[in-house]
Amino acid sequence: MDSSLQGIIGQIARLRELANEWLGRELERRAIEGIQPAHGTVLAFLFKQQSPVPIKEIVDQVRRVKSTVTGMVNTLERHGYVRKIPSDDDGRVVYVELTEKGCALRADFDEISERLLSTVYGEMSGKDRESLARLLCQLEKNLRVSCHGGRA
Amino acid sequence: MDSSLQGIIGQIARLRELANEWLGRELERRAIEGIQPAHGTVLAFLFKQQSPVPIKEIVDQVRRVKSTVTGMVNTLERHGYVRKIPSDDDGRVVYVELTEKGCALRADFDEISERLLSTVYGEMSGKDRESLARLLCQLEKNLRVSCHGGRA
DNA sequence: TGACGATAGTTCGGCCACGAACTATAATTA
DNA sequence: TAATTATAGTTCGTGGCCGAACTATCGTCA
Repeated sequence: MDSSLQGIIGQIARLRELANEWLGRELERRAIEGIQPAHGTVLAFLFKQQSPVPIKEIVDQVRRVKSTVTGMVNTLERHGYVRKIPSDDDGRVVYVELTEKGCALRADFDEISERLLSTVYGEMSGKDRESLARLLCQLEKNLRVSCHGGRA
Repeated sequence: MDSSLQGIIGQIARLRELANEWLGRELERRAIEGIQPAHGTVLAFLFKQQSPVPIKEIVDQVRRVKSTVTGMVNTLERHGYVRKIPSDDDGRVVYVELTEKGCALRADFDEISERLLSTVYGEMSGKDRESLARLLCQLEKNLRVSCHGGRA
C-alpha cells in the first residue's frame, strides 16, 4: 500500500522516486561506478569524520539496520571507496574509513546535492519553500507520533 | 545519495519511510499476511477490474518494470490473493485475477488508506493541505522536466 | 509459407532493506 | 574466576526493484 496511490502519500512516493532517478542519471553522467543513491547518507557521514569510525556509529547515524549497513559498507569496499580496519583494542569492532577514491567523491557529492536542490525547487519562491518545509514537518510529526509515540 | 540528507529530499524520503512503516504496522495489526506496502498499487488496480487483466496492463499502470511485477504477482499468488490464468487466445499473455481472499482485502485496504490519510494530515487545515499539494506538484514537475523532459 | 521483428513473461544477477539467528569478544556479576 | 549477559558484526532467508538476457508466441511481409 505504498500508494494510497492517489493522495499525498502517492505524491511523496513519486517524488522520492523521481529524486532517486535523477540521482541515478547524475551518477551515471559523471561515470561514478558502484555508487547507489542509498549510499548518500553513509558517505555524507564519512565525509564528516576525520578518523575511522566503527560500523556501529554508521548504523546509529544512518537509520538503517546493521545488516543493511554491513552490506552497503561491503559494497563500498568492493568498489574501493572505503576500507575496513579491525580494531586492536576491541576485537568486536570494525572501523571504516574512506580511501583516496572515496574522498574524491566529495566534490561530486557536494555538487550533486546542490544541483538536485536547485533542480527540485526550480523557481519556487523562498516563502513557498519555507511553507513547504513547515507543512512537511507537520506531516512528519503526525506520522511519527502515530508510529512510535513521538520518539526518535 | 538518497539523502541530500538534510533538505527537502531527505524530508521527503523520511516521510515516505514513515508512511511505509505505518502501513507495515497496520497490516500486522490486522494480521494480514504476505502483503507488502508495495503491493498497494497492484491491489488498487486489481480492485478496479471486473475481469482478469494481463500482466502487461499491471506493468503499465503500476510504474514498475515487468520483472518486478512478475515477482509481486507471484508473491501474491503464493499467498493466495491472486490467481494466474494463461490466455487461450494468445499464448504469450497471462491473466491475473483476485481470488476470494484477495477480494476480501478490499475493505481493509479502503480503511487503511483513509486512516493513513487522516493520520498524516492530522489537524492540518484544508487550505494548508491544498498549498502542500500544489507545492509538491511543483517539485514533481521540476524533477520530471529535468529527468525526461516532461514526458510520462 | 518461411523468415524476421515485435510483444508478453520469466529468469538471473545485483542492490537495498529487514529481521532472526549466529559468532566472537567484552563486560558484569555471582 | 566462572558463568552470564551485553555488544559488534556477519550470515541467511525473504522481498522489492532494476536491467539484461532469454523463451515463447504472434504478426507481418516478402
